[in-house]
Amino acid sequence: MTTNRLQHELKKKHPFESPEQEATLNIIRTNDQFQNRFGRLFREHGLTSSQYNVLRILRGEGKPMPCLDIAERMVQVVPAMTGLIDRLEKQGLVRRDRCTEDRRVIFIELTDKGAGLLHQLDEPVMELHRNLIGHLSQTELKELSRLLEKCRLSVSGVFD
Amino acid sequence: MTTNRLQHELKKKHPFESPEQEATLNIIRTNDQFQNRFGRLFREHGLTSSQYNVLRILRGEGKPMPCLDIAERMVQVVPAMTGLIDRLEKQGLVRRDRCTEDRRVIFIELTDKGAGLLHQLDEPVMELHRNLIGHLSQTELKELSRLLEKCRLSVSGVFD
DNA sequence: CGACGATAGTTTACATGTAATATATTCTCC
DNA sequence: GGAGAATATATTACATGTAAACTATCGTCG
Repeated sequence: MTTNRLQHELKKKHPFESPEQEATLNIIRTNDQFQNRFGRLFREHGLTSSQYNVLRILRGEGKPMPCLDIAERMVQVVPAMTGLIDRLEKQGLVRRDRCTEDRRVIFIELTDKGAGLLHQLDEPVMELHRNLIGHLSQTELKELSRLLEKCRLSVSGVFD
Repeated sequence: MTTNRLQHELKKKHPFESPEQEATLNIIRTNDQFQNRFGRLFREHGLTSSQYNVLRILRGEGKPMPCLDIAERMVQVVPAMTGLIDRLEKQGLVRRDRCTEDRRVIFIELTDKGAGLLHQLDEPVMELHRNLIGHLSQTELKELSRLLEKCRLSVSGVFD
């Protein structure tokens, strides 16, 4: 009855020790494969997944944002932002603006070029989403989201 | 009715464009948070997630394995293996053995020290699994695994 | 037997994630 | 008003993932 698909993919000789372990590995492996696919798409346009993520966040906000606010919406730790913004700025996709009131704060602003690149990616990204999980029914997608959100309850509970 | 938990976590102003996008982002975010937790545990023992993964694969196989066979069971691309093995070897957790028949092949072997470290991690790892998703019922865990495996059907179909 | 293609690993260059530390500013409180 | 805590970024060191190019072997086929 059990598919054992993951076990087969990993060429594991022994079955999983627990459904918990199996589910965790399924999350990790699915994520890796999806990230690979999206990474490939973004790379064709000179971006990495993280860089695309920053641009998306800036567009969603609709106005310049401080570094920390951007970092907060990504899972990442703060220090990585500096280099990330550096490279985006070098490509002319964002601009740094030091805030005049609080000189510690640096606002990151999406440039026209950045917005244009984002727009250019909208359709391919949506299509990839459809290609990757379009074969799941709406009910399954909702159930999947529900279960994953339930998974994360433990994380926020223990730490944050 | 919809929880909107992810939307809230990401401080998104706009709702998701599609259930597909929402599910994909849920996968990515859950994975990131879980990886963070496991990464922290492994780091306490001087390992990274990838390094632990290599050791687990070697133990599961029960005998020395060529580099490529190990890489195949991870999602990673080949070149990363070299440095990974380098660092594990430097820590004395694995050993390199050049095959005498086919001198291109290099067997990676788990050392006693590596096996000991793995054994030491078994209980903490299982406990973390329980902490992270132990609050899901057995039915939910199975359904989650089923849905994630169904997600991956598209990937293997199009590419591999 | 000798060139050629395939295979196993390595090297290099670059973007990233993590931790620890440093720097510039601002805030707070006596 | 100034010392010290808190905040926003940056810097550095290291492990990793990706792509592309390189090396060493092996196999095969003429």
